[in-house]
Amino acid sequence: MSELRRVRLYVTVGQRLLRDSLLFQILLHDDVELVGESETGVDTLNRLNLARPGVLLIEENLRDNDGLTIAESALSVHPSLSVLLISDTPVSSARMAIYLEAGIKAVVSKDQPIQELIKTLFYIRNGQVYVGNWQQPPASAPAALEAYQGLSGREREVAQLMARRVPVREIAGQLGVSCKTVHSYKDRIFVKLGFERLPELILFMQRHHHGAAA
Amino acid sequence: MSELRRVRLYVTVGQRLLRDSLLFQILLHDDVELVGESETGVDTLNRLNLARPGVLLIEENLRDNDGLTIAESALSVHPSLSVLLISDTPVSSARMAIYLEAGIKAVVSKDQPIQELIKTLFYIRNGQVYVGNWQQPPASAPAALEAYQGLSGREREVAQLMARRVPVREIAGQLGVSCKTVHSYKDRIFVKLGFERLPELILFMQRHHHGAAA
DNA sequence: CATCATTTGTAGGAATTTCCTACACGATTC
DNA sequence: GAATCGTGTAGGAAATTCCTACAAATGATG
Repeated sequence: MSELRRVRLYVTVGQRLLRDSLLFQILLHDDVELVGESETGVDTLNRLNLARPGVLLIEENLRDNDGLTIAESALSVHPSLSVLLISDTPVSSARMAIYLEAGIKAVVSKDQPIQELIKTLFYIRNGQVYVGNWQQPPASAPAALEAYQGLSGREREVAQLMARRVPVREIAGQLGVSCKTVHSYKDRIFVKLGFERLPELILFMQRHHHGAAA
Repeated sequence: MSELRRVRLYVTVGQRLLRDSLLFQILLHDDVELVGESETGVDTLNRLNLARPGVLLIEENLRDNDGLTIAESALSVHPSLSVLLISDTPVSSARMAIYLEAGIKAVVSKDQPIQELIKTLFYIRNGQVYVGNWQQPPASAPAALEAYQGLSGREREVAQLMARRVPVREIAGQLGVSCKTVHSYKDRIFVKLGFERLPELILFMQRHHHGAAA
C-alpha cells in the first residue's frame, strides 16, 4: 500500500562522514533512489531542477545558509517536495511550529537514533507530515527494551548468542535444534524487536548488557 | 595475519545520529566488539577501566572537553590503548604533529568518507600509527575511480545494472548468462573497487554518473 | 468447563547473498 | 614456445531473508 514508487531522495549534509553513513543506511532500502547530494544550500538549489527529488533530507545548519531558508526556496519552486530537516539539537515546540508553517514535513534531531530518521523518511515519502518524534530525545530505547521483555526464553538465548556473533551452526548445536529453528527464532526476534539487520541487534544487546560480555 | 583477536572498541561521539550510523557500519565487521560508548569525555574516562577497550574512537570536540585531553588522560592510564581521533575539519600537519606527540594513533576528519575511517580503524588496531590520510580531503574518490577504469566490459554492464538494483535474475537474463556468472562479476567488481556492500556500489555509481539514471 | 485464539518451539522451502574455487581462452610476457 | 594474467563463464557451501506449517502449551471467553 505504501509502495507507490521509489523515493527519489536528495541529501544535503555538509560533512562527508555523516552523509556517507546516513546514505549507507538509507540505501539499504531498495525503494530509495538517490538522485543527488550536496554539501551546501546553494548547490542544492541549483541542482534541484535536474534531480527532481520527491524527498529532500537537509541539515539545518549548512556552511552557506540555514536549511530552513533553503527548504523554503526549494518549496516555493517545488511545492510537492517533502522536506525532512535534520536539526543539531532537540527542537522545541515553538520551532517545530515554525518549521511546519514553512511547509517542512518532519524534523529529526541529531540526538535521535538513526532508525528514527529512517522511519520518518519513509513516513513522509508520500507527503504526510510527521510530528511524532520531537519530544522524546532522552528516552533512550523504551520501545525496544519493552519489546525485549516480550521475547520468550528460547528467543532470548538465541538473541544473546547471535549478538556475540556465534554462527548459526553452533547456536543450533548448543541448543540441540536444527539451523532452521534457529533461523525461525532469529526471524521472530527481529520482528518483535523491530530490527532489520544484525548490527542493530548487536548494538541493542550490547547497550542493554544482555549477555554481550563473554 | 591481522586476525590476532577481536578489536575491543569504545566509541565516544556526542550525537546519537552519528554514533549510531558509525556503529552500524563498524559492526558490520565481525571482528569488532563494542565494549562501550559515551557521549562525553568524563563518562568515557570513568568507564574505561571496566570496558578495557583496545581502540578508542573519539571525537575531537565533545560537550564537556576536547578529545585530545581525554585521550591523553586515557593514555596515561592505559598506554596500550589505540586512539583514533575524529576531527571536525581537515587537520593541518602542525596539528597532526601535536596529536602524534600525544600518542594518538591516527586522525580522520569528518570531511572524509566513512570507508577511510573504517580502514584507519583496522589499521591501528594492533598499535600501528596511521598518518596516510590527513592530506587529501578534497580528493573525492580517486582510488575507486581509477579502479573503475580497470573494470572489464562485462563487469561494467553488471555494475550499472546492480547499481540500479536490477535483480540478479534479470541481469542474468539480459546478458544471457547464468545467475552464477553474474555473481562472479559482482564478486570481482567488489574486489576491484574495494567495496563490501551494495550501498557502496550504488553510492559510487550514482556519484560518478555511471548509468545510475534510468 | 470446553472451545477458540495466541504464543512458543520446532522445522522446511525458495530465492538471494557471500565467499571460494574452477576452468578455458585469448593476450602478454619472457 | 611456455608460463602467466585477465576475462567470461560456472558451480558449491553456508548463510540470509522471507514465508509457510504445525503441534503443544497457554490463556481467554462464552
